[in-house]
Amino acid sequence: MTSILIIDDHPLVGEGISTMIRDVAWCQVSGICKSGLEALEQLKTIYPDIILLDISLPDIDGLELCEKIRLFNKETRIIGLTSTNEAGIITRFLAKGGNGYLLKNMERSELIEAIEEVLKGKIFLSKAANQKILEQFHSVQDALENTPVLTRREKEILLLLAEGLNGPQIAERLFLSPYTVETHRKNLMQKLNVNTTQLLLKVAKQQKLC
Amino acid sequence: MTSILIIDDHPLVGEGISTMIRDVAWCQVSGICKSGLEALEQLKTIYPDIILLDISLPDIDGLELCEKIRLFNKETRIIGLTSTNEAGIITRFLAKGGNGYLLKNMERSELIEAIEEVLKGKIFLSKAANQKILEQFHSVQDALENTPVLTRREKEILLLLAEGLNGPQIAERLFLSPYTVETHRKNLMQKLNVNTTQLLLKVAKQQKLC
DNA sequence: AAAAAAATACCTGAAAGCAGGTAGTCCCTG
DNA sequence: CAGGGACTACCTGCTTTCAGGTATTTTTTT
Repeated sequence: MTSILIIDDHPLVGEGISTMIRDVAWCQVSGICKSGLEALEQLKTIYPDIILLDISLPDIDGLELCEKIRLFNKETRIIGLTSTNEAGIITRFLAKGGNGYLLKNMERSELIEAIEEVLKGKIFLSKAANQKILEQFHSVQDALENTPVLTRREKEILLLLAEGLNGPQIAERLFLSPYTVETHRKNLMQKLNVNTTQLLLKVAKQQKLC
Repeated sequence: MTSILIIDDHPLVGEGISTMIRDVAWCQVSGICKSGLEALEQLKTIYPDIILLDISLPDIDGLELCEKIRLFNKETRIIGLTSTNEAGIITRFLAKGGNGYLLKNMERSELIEAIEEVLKGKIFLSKAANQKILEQFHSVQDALENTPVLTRREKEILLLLAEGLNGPQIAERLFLSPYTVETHRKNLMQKLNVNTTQLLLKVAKQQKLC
């Protein structure tokens, strides 16, 4: 019997998945956690065969949680769940030890297939996710090589930019020279390989850097 | 017997809601539609007591769909569903004839309560949505008075701005003079009451205008 | 202790954005 | 058919951003 742990703060999703696999004789939902912390607590005592993990939890980032689980549990297959479909996230999730990736608009059949495949040791990507990766294959280096490492200050400034502040305003807020802010922004733009602040913010959001 | 129609493209949500109300003797799910068009088609022949409507459908905007349904059906209670929680959307949804508003992270009890309340003719707002409205009460005029009515061209330009294009690039794309694009942007900024393009995009996203 | 990385600051010239106008054309509705 | 809204286009003056540097001081890492 295959046991499944669901980690998702939406009761709806928990119910939905439970229902989808209710008629599958060889597996059962062994638990539903509504937060990352709850999941980490539970996983001290139980060892599910499969974890269905919502990437966007309220308390912990899904990528981080996946990494943490892998610290003490190498066996369980972890399948990521999200509503959006970003190649950057997918590749990073797999890099953190994920075994598969499903979009929340999946069909029942896709869920079952995903479970079967990861149990066999394969990586399962939902059709849509797969396509996205192929589409963006030319920019996979952006998602992996680049993995743009931002410094503390850069993240800080990126955040303020995302809030809608402009250079001089940020300078005032952080007690810096406008020139300095400019320099940081230039470095950010270079790291993310864009040439306007707006694209910077767009790409940053896509890659969940802010 | 209360009949419920679910309009949501996520099978997961359909399954979840069905399960949540399976044990409620006095109501039943009479159908699940995965697109706005499918729903409009179905609603020619059936008259559910309640519609649970996902605000973010793939084909039609939820607000628009609600409005369209109200053109020929004044009786059915329509409850909006979203994952995000934006006061602007909520008030506009109610203005279009919606009877209530639920977040997708609702509990089963909240769903049942919502159905009961709207059947009594009341407006039901999920707790979280309610709080959001109270929090943002000082800016309700932004959400109602403003209800910024954008023209076709303005929406078009807003979209391109959101894609990261700048003025001249948009001008080239749309075969317009850069001056014209500037004018439209200025009007957009005035309508949304901001003074930089970045804030324009931020506010527009908040209010789901793009 | 030396090297590398990060943070700070400055400069110039070109490009784009912003604030404040004006004004003609087209199209729809009363 | 008059008026209003939408769309188009232009102008000036000012601010900000962008691209291309250089350079000093901290901090961190080796």
